[in-house]
Amino acid sequence: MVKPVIVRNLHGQVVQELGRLIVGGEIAPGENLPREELLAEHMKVSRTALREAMKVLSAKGLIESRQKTGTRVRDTIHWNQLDADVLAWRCASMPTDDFVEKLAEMREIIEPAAAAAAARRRDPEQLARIEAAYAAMAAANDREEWSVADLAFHEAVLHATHNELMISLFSVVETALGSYLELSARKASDFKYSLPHHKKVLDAIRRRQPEVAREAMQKTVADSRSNIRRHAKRRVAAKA
Amino acid sequence: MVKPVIVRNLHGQVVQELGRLIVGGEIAPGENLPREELLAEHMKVSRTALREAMKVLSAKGLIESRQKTGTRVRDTIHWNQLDADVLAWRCASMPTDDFVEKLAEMREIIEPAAAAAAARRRDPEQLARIEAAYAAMAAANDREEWSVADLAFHEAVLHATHNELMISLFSVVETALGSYLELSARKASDFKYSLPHHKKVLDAIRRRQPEVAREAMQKTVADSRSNIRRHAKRRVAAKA
DNA sequence: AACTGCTATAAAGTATTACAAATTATTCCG
DNA sequence: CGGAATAATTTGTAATACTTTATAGCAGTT
Repeated sequence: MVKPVIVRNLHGQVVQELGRLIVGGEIAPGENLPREELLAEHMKVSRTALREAMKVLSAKGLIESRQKTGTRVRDTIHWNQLDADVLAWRCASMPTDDFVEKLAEMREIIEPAAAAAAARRRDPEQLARIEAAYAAMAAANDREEWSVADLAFHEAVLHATHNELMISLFSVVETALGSYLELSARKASDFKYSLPHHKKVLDAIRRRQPEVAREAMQKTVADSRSNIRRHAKRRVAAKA
Repeated sequence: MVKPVIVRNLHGQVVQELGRLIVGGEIAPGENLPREELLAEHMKVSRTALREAMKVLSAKGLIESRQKTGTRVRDTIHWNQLDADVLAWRCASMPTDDFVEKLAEMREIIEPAAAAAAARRRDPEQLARIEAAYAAMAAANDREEWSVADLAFHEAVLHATHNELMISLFSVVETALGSYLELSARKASDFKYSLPHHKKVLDAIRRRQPEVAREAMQKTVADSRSNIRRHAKRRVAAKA
């Protein structure tokens, strides 16, 4: 349920497999991968398929191949941390709350700023989309419906910024947070508790009040974050 | 001088070439690339090298290959806008001030937040690094030296956040802004004019005052941005 | 006559194999 | 200690067979 990463290509499967291994830390930075030939044989694919996969991983900054030296895992500072795949692999392998905190921090930085920008630059069409999402939230009958509408709301706000870099960043972070966000509603009974927060954001954007929008959104995500954190703690407690 | 993207691999060159074409808009989204065979022949490389390149572009979300249909350029919403290469290609092909504004906006969002986080979480080592960078700024003798130290300062602040996602985002945005930032110093004579701003940031981080650090950094980047904007205007005027 | 659904075909990407070339760490010799 | 030979490993090319699937054509039904 985290990510139905369906890849039909052979090389795509290899990318996933190796990516997970590397990001998961099973092959540490600085360490060398086996020779192309051996690795290909070991993974039951042709060398070509393996090489195509390695080119992709290398584009993501995970590995570096040099002749004679072999292919080695690069240090984490070179990784494309904002790549959707890399993030997904981290989520899959590193369920440490530490990482979730970092994601949540990013969200808490982006979203208020985005709300402010949206209030400044929204056009009628974007506003309509935000309003529609809000209406859907208000009309939601269960947590599932609410989650979908909630995501649509935040997405619509981001789109209203007209800054595709921000949109891209949001979508990456939001996807990675994915499953955790679903849990940010407290209980099944009062999943709509944050509706008033969203209303304030909507109103501020409608009235073109950047600072008000920023603050309202700030409250909204901070609240959501504390829920995530609480949930994470509970999860850790349950694990122990 | 924007980016000395030196690629020794053949497929890397193909990636650059095709990437530039696509991001530059010469091959529009929805449009199909020529068949692998023809394209390979046209670019004077083997089909294998071309395919390796296409896998990379496909990982960046630029293209999508399906059997029988061929390879087509995907819609821009699917592009990995935060990929360093994609950003570089946009910078190379789209010197519109519009895009620079978007980058600057991102910077203005990240850096103050980063300064606040740094004030909260810095450890002695990080602080020392920031102080060293500040010292280098103060000691700079010309614009070149100052630019290097300036970048090091901001980098050090980002590292003090201990959030690699933020670091990654910063480095991507900063690299893309690259040449524009160099110009953010007003004239050769008073390139140090923003030193006091930086001092305030440093002090706030040293004293662990997140809000003070945020505000100081906010002023710093806003100032830098207005210089960039002024510069951009002049450039446009010169072009006309 | 027009629409629906199956089937055959061929076009395009996918995958494997084999081999030649380039690069460079290491070794060995002067 | 330095430079040249060597050997290991990735890079690049090419030829070939496989797989998927869009499309056209045919048949059958309404």
